[in-house]
Amino acid sequence: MRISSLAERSGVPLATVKYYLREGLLPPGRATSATQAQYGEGHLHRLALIRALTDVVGLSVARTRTVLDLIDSSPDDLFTTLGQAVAALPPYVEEHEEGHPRARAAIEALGWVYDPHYPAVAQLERALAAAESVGMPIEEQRLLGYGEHVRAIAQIDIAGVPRDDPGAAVEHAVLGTAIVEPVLAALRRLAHQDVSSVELGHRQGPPSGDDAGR
Amino acid sequence: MRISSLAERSGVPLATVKYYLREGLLPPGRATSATQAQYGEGHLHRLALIRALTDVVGLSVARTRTVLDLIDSSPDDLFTTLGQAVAALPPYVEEHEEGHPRARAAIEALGWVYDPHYPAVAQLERALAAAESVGMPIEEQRLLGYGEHVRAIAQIDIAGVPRDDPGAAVEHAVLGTAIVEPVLAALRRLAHQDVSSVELGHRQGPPSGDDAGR
DNA sequence: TTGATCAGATAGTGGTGGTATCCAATAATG
DNA sequence: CATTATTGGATACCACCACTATCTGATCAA
Repeated sequence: MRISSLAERSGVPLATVKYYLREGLLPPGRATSATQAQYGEGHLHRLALIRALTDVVGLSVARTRTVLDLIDSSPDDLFTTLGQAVAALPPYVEEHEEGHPRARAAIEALGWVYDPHYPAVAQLERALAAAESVGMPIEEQRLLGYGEHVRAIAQIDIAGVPRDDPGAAVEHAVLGTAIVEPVLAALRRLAHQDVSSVELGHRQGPPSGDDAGR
Repeated sequence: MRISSLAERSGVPLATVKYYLREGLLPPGRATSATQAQYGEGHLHRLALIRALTDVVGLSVARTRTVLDLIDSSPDDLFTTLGQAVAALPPYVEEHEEGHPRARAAIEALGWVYDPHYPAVAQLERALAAAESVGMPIEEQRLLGYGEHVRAIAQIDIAGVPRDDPGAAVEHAVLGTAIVEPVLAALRRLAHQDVSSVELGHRQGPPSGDDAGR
């Protein structure tokens, strides 16, 4: 298909498709002449991926490119690649490295195996420090509770990773981290509603305007 | 304290403090003369809050302002206020939306009480649609698993909300949603490492530089 | 042949998150 | 009391980002 069909079928404006080509997010089509190129289903999928990463996950074009590059590269080491992908995902954190005291204490309290250089350690440190600075420190008790359930969620994630094909594993792992995060965030917000309606006995039935009461 | 001390103690550049004042994120100090104003500890706390919301949560200045306004307003209805706050948090979603078929099916499968107009429903719809469009649909089985553990997390959250003071409850709920999310995201990424090191037998012990072989 | 479409290059746009400069009024200092 | 420094506030400016629009000459479809 030609670039105009690609734009039309993907719902992305033509000028933007060209922009993604320029920026290297979208690989060039197979040129059939000096002013013509063919694009395939792969390009369509790639555009969906780009839009999901930019619009839903909220990545910048530059970070989207690094994530896509990681997906494209055949990995020598899945864990290294995954670490790099995680570092490209928000919340962004500088490399400055200190002790990460809060994060290390937390992970050790949880008893998890971890690599202190993994970017998620710095992300955790930053998030815990932010919570503290705002007057809402996360106490160990609460953290242990979170950890237990988050680990269960991680087990579900891992169970879905294809074991045999390493290329597919990287893509799955990266997307699983990036794309599932908003799902979990939305679910948590909905769960707040459900839990409080049940636990606080606070009426919060279906549609407002409706007679939704208990 | 005067504005220069405020800037110094908070670590925020003076020009930026003035910018936040202009944008209405930071309330003006108590003017003692035409060219002098006093700022207090409250302003210091507010600056920390602004930086956490912009830098860690990644909100724009405009959205930070709406969140802060919600925290400041004494709420007629906690749930309405919380809904508005959630709408100001990423992932952002347009209001046009109709059936939310994926989201409604999901929440009904989970058996949760929900209000279909709650913004998190649209957020969930969008996140599920994005996952699908990228070739990684979240099947019901997996969703039920996520839901179970996310609900447990939500129970921990709700348990920490102050019951008596409604003003504090709004602030706690908003911050709890916004600030805790990065904590959970980082924990999940770390849990991936732990789970895979245990389940896949993939050794991922502490420092790299170590003999990190098989 | 002729008009439409194409790929690719270049330039322009609107919004955002600051930063820098200027000013007159006031505070601090000798 | 005179001089110098600093302040709050207003305005102007800036760099970056994600697009978007325009142009050009080649090539395709009729």
